[in-house]
Amino acid sequence: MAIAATILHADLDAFYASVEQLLAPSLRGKPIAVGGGVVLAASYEARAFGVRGGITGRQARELCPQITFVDGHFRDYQRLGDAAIDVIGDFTPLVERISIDEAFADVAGCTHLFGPPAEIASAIRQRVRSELGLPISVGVARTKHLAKIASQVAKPDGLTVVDPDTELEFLHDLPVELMWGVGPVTKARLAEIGVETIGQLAGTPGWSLERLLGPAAGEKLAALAWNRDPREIRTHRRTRSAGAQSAIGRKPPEEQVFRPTLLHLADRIGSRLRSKSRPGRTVTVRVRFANLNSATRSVTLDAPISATVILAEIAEKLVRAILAEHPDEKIISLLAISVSHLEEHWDLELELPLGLQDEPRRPGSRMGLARWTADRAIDKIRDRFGWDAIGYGSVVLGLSRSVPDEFRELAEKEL
DNA sequence: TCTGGGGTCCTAGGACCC
DNA sequence: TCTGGGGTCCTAGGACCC
Repeated sequence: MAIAATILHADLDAFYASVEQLLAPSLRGKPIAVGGGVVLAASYEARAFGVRGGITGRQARELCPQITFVDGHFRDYQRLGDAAIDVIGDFTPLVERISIDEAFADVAGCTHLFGPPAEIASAIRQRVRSELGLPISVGVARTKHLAKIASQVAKPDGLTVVDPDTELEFLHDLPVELMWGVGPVTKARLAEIGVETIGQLAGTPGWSLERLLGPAAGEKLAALAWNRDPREIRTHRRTRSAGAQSAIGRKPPEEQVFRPTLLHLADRIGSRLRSKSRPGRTVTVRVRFANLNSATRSVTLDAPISATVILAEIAEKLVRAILAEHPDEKIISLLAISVSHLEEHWDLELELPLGLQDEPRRPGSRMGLARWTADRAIDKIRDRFGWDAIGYGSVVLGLSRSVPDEFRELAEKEL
C-alpha cells in the first residue's frame, strides 16, 4: 500500500529572463542577461553558451558575444511571481512559498475536486502559461525533497511525476549535488570517499557519513538518499532574522567610510522591523576584507530594539571591535548588519523604556525619546511619500548603490 | 578574474545553572 | 573536595539556498 505522491514543487524557469522576454517580444528566442555588471539571470538561449547567473557582464559577453543585456523590471517580477503562486493557491491552501519564483504544495486534499496530482500539476502549468505567459516546471512526488529534484529534472518547461513504486530507481542514478543541502564543499568531501551518485550515498554507512559531515548533516543526507523526508508543507513560517549589506568597493577601514554605510543599513533594517513590530535582541555585523575573508561580531541585548540610531551605534561598536582585532587589514569591501532573536509581536511603545536599559549609565539616556520620536515621524512620512522622501539624508546621498533598491526588496522576506 | 543581497541551519567552545 | 552529568544560552564561523 504505497502512499500517494501528492507533493508538488513548482519553479518558474529562468524567471527574471523569462519576464523580460515576455515584456519585450523582440527578446524572445534570444540570449539575454538581466543586469549589467553582474548577471542576475540568463535566458536559456544564453545558458546554452555557458552564461550563468553570478558571472560578470564581461565574462558573459566573452561566452556569448551576441548577448543582449537588459535592465531588470523588479516590480514586474514581484507581480508575476505573486500571480503564479496565486494560481497554485486556486487548487489548494497548502502552499509553501520558498522564494519569489518557487513553491511547494500538497494536493492530497483536493484530488476529489481536480483529479490526480499529475493532472493538477499539468493544469497549473497550462494556466501559468496561458494567463501569465511564463514557463514553469513542476515535480510531483511523495516527499518535498523528491518533488524538488523532480522539478529540476523537468526543466525547462516540463513536468516530472515520480511514482512511489519507482522513486529509488529514479533517485539513485542522479548526482549527489542535486540533493538539497549538497553544495560544493559537501560534494567534494563525498567525492573523497568515492561517493558521486545518490545511490552511492545511500549505500554508505551512516557512521561514515556522520564522521565525514557531522551528525546533523550526515543523518539528514542518509535519510534523504532513501527518500525519507519527514518535512511537511509549512504555510506560515516566521522570519527569524532581518539584515542588510552593502558592497562598498575597496575602501580604507576608516570612520568616514563605515559610519554612513552602517547608518544607512541600520535605517533599512530598523524601518522594516518597526513596520512589522518585530524588534530584535541580537545584533550581528560582518566586515569583509580585501582578500574576501570576513569577520563577524555579535551582541545579544536584554531587550529588543528597532530604533535606527541605536542599531547603528551598536553596529558601529561591533565594527570597531572587529577592526581593532584586524589591525593589518588595510581594505574593507563589504559591511553587513543583521538583527535576530526577533520578537513575535511587540508593542513598540515598550521599546522606549526597555531599550534604554542598554546604556543606563549614560547621562544622555533621555535621548532615547528623541530617537524614538524621530523614527516614528520618519516612518510616517515614508508611508505617505515613499522611502526616499526622507531619512538620514546626508548619508543616503553619498552612498554608491551597486544594486537597485527594488532588487533588494525582492529578496526581503515578509517579517 | 573575484558577483550582490537576503536568508536558514549547524557546529563547537565556553559560561552558567541545577 | 573531587567527579560527573545535563541543559540552556551566547558567540564566531561555515555551508548552503534563492
